[in-house]
Amino acid sequence: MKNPTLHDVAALAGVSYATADRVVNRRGNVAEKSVRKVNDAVAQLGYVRNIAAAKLSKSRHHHLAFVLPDKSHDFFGRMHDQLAAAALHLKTAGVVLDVIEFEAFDARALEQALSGLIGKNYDGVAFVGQGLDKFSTSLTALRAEGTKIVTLVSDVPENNRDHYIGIDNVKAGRTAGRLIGFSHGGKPGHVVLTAGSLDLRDHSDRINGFREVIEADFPNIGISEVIETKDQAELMQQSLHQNLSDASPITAIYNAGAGNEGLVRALRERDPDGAIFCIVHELSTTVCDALQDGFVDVALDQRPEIEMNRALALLQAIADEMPPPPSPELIPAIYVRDNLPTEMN
Amino acid sequence: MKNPTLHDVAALAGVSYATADRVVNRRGNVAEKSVRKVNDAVAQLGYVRNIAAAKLSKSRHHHLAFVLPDKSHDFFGRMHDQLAAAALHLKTAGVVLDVIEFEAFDARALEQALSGLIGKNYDGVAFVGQGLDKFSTSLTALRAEGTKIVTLVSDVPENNRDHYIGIDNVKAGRTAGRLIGFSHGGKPGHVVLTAGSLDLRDHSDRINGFREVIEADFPNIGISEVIETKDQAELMQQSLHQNLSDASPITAIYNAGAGNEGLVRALRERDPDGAIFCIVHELSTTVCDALQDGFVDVALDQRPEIEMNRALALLQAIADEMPPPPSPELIPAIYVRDNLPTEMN
DNA sequence: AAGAAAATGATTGACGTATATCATTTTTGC
DNA sequence: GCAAAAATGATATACGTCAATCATTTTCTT
Repeated sequence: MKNPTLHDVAALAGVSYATADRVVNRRGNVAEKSVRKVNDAVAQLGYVRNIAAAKLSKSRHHHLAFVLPDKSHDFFGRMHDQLAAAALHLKTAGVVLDVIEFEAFDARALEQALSGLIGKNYDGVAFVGQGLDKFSTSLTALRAEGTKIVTLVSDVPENNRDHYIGIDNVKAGRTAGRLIGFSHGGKPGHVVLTAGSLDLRDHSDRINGFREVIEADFPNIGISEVIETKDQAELMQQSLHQNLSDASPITAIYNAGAGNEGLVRALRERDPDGAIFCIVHELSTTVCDALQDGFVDVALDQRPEIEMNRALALLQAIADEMPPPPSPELIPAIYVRDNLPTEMN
Repeated sequence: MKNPTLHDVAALAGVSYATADRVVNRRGNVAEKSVRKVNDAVAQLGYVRNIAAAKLSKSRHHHLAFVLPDKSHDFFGRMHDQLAAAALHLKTAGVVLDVIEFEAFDARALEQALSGLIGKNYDGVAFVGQGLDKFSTSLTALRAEGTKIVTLVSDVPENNRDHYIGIDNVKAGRTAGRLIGFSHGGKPGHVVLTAGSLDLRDHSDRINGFREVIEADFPNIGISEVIETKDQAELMQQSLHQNLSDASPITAIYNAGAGNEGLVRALRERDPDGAIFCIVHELSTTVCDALQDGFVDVALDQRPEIEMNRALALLQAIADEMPPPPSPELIPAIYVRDNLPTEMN
């Protein structure tokens, strides 16, 4: 019933504990024959090392860093909150977690924050890859030290990180397109598209996915040029005010960016009966209220809490030299006014 | 940098290790004064016991059982698969997991399976509470032994279990209602409602939620009587064939139950151009295909994989005498044809 | 076959907690 | 103030792995 130990393996293989240890921990200087004997014994017994014992022995404090944008947005605030909530569990698991903030949307600040981690011998670093599209020397240096890199929410080129944890933004955009298509019930319409910046990979992916679906399956729905708002409320509000007063009847809005305060304000003024079908990203309190009041109809949400949990579990597994835990694909939650989380009421 | 040990606590409190141990492990026979000193030291140092060491010391193999319906449905199959995927991680964590199957939808079989666990000293048991609405003696006996009980997917009365892991089915039904409402774009319509059985709590909750929304916010959409299909393909197919040939123009279908094979077959014959807006539960391969072919428009999915992970993490935490890990609320995934998981293609 | 190199065996001490034993001190009741 | 009871201290072992040391054996080289 109890799991076999390395002693059991050694005994079965007919070698000493030391040799078994040399094999399973790849210390080298072992004859081919012994390697085979040990591996056979491992397979036969189904030996897996006892992580608790390994951790204890190494008295290893996994050292992780999360580099996150400051709480300028509700969304980033939720990330910070989730880390705080996990603090106790991390501590008992012997994980030391440093959280470093940088100014949101500032790729230079991010690069600087990352460079500050070099030489500190972190086991793993997770960060929001916002805008860090280009080659990053800090990242390369960190990886050269053996630090594992996980990107969150917004990816960097694949060859510069170990894992990406976030949604597929093309899919998200396609989903938004499908829902807006549905909402027209076969009738023609015209959609206003907004985004923070098309230079941000996640925003542009969403826009592209959205366009694909509308153009392919809902040909009688028109699409406006994308309004870039830098995720700033004022800019968004002004742009929309202009658009919504046009003669052309707007039937829907899709904001592929974050920051919906300006959008909601504009809608509350210009669309008081909520006739326009509106889809946005990320469930802030603003959006929650707007959903309940009928100004926003659907919110796609990344659920950063889950992403943080995933990142933590993944980095711990890697540090333990375990395969990543089985994790079903992340897809954005789709909120309407009827399935809002009870915590947010 | 490194975490304080119980020795550190004892030293700071000015008591022996033995006394500190007596306090933190509640062994009793300690003077009030010492208790206070130790607790103060714990607080001051932020001591939390090292779980790895504790586990090792106790050489404790958490003993868990999952009692699941057999793989009669895709949905239950996914549950089994996820447990299999987690096997390695469980093993390294010293968790012994027994999976017991019972005949799906048979409350007696479930009760019997549960009674078989009595006296085996399980730390935790998770099961699909299907139909086990009434007072269950096995459950009471298990809990009396100290076994922690988690219900999955379908709950039992609150006072008979420790946790429920599953979605809020009223919310799910409301969400379906909202989406069907959206899909009519203001036009009138008529919805056919189906369910496995209104005696199943989850099915009836969904129907109720659905009704609430349609009646409140979409008064010009009519709702049929609920067709009960016992989740059997034949019955579903026949009933629908009848309904879909009626003179009254059906605009939408909501199946609150599981088992969509019959539904999809009927639609493929009677609604070849996919004009009817159709929402179902659980993403089987049948549903996946139907989404891609346009016969089904939306699938609400519980993501049993995530539920299994949650259940495992929760039961382990409880067995370690830890608070439950921070877990964002479970809400059903909403699939359209554009955000299907890549694994299922 | 001798010497060098490689492989193996035997053993040990951490790591931090749980748990137990036994001796000693302090407190309590009367 | 004395005996009984309660509390405390001191100490030891086990848990399984990791990492190290040192002695010994086997294999290779020429």
